[in-house]
Amino acid sequence: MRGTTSRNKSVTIKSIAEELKISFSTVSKALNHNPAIKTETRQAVIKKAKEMGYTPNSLAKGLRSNTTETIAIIFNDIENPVLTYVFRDISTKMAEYGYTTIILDSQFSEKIERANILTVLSRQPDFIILEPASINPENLALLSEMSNRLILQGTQYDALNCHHVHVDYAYGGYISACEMLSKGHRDCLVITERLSFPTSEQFVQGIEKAFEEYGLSFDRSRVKTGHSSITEGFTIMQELWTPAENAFSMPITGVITFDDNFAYGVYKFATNNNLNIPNDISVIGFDDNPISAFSMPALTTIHLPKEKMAENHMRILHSVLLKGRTEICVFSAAPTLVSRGSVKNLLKT
Amino acid sequence: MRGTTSRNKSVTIKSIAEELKISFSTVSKALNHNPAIKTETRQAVIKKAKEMGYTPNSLAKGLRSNTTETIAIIFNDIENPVLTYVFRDISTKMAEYGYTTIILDSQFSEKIERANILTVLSRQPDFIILEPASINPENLALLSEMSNRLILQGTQYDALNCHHVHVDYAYGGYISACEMLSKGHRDCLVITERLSFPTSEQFVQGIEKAFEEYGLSFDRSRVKTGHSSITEGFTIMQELWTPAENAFSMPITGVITFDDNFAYGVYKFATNNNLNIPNDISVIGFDDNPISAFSMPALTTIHLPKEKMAENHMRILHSVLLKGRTEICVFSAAPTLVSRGSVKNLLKT
DNA sequence: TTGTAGGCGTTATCAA
DNA sequence: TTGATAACGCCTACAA
Repeated sequence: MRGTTSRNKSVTIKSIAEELKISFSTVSKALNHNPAIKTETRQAVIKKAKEMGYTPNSLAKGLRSNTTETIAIIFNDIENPVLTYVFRDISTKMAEYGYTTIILDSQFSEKIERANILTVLSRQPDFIILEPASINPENLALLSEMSNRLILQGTQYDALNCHHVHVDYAYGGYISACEMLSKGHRDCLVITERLSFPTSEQFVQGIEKAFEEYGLSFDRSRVKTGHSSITEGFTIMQELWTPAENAFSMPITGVITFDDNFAYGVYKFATNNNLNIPNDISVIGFDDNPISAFSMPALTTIHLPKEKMAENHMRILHSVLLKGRTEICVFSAAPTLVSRGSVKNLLKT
Repeated sequence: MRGTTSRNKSVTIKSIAEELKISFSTVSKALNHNPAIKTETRQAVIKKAKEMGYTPNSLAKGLRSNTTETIAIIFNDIENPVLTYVFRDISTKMAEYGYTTIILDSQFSEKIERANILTVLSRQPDFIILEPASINPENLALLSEMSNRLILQGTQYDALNCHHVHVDYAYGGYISACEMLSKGHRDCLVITERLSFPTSEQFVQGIEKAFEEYGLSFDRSRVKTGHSSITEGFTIMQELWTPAENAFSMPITGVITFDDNFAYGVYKFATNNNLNIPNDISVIGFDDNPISAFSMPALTTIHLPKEKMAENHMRILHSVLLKGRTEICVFSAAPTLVSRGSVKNLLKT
């Protein structure tokens, strides 16, 4: 029962040809600016096409010419402002070259990711950008034929000889933890995405490295996971809190989060329990939402190089799609610390 | 020189048929669960298809069957978190029914909008959701054939007998201005999107109505326009400010904005000039970014009913695409005031 | 300079 | 139960 109502009683090159009493292949050539066509005819065709409201059928074109001018992007959590930025940048820039961008959200699920890869593939895109929900060889193998037209974002995966736009999440975790450690925080909680998400795991490894450098060992049971949102950040904190005793079930002076939303979950928790940030508890975010500069206190966070990420994607797309180059590119960009007011220096007196 | 490298050396129903030494039409039927096919054959086909890594070509399918299971969305500024939410909600929900969503950004430009409508149309979508960049009859006329498969968001346009998902921006402007007026603000500045953007114009009209009800007339020269961003909000304020005199070039006690980003531009301006919000200047936002609850001071803003908007879209999509219904629906939802701490009550002593 | 014919991968109709 | 065949709208040799 799907799709019963009809679409455009379509104007095709055939119907234009009929009107003009010429052959439809002439129309096709005229419309494609084939120089073999007399200027006069071309103009007549173009005029008639406009008159009749002709829209080329890109399905037919794609089927025939094996190029759809489509870029497919598969991200996790497209509500994340960094990803939205990257997507918008790519799609508006590539639109100028006639490319259309489709974007799907895997929501950190391997199953949804698989479905997304399959739908994307069935649409014969010229290029795919994938932020893997996990290192799932089966899912990634589906893309093996595309490897010169595939960017993996945020994850290294050597079994596929494809482009990579890497962001050093391990380094992000590292500088995030260093900010806490250098200010005397030892009892840190980590709130992050589920660890099957590669960049989340990298993030935690970066944190571990920082602890090691401080001669400390980091206890993995202090890593709590959930999906990015204020609510989940709040809930995670709340579950660790014993209101009767006005204390955490484990010592916590600082919370390292994978996402500004999680950090605001901590803010909400603090507000609800009359705790002060940073005096009672310190927090550090990740992503650097532009608004985070205005929060109370201003959120110390890790700035993701979103402009650089978008630029790196664009360099590859440009080189492959517009220049027809074939080299495989690997680009990387590092996040930076934005130190504001949500981490207290415990060492000062 | 575009698209020189090749894609999948594609597995098609034809190649499966060859392997199995049966006709390709049998393969097609088997894959589509046509009951005329013997279970045995069907299973063999499915097995072989999986083995060979078959991906159906949706271009061919769409060309043949005149239904692409594609929903096209054209928004302005898809970085706006409300729109991102709506888009994500629609796309993930419709993905469960096999639909793919493509989204384009018109960036408030009629020209880009036109290009977007044309690309979208060429892809033969089953449904289009459009937030018009302006009331441009020429652009909208392009969609006349789609009217039963078209939602206009945020704008009423009666020349097209299509679905509408309306948000009462005029009411939003009205309650926004009322919040200012009821707290004694008379000298208000308005920062909004360019007025050719229909919802921005509605917003301003709502503000005017509120002023009228207070027996005041609203001076349109107090409306400043730009594109939503912290930077533009900041710049607009800065241009009105004379640092030497430490004063505005016109009396301003409150700023009414069309977008939380603009409001944070005002925050930034205040910070830069040692002004205090709300004591020196009041601000009210629009959209209600979830993080706005944590800003300093917490931002008073207008909450857009994003869940309701998404739901209204879904009701229509569900009814038309999945149930094959033909009635035209018009849904509306109203924004609400979220009173927090960025508007000072001038009437209290 | 224009027209004819074949095919891209499907689905759908009819015959076998 | 299966197979041949004709579209869908477009592009592109090749022929005229």
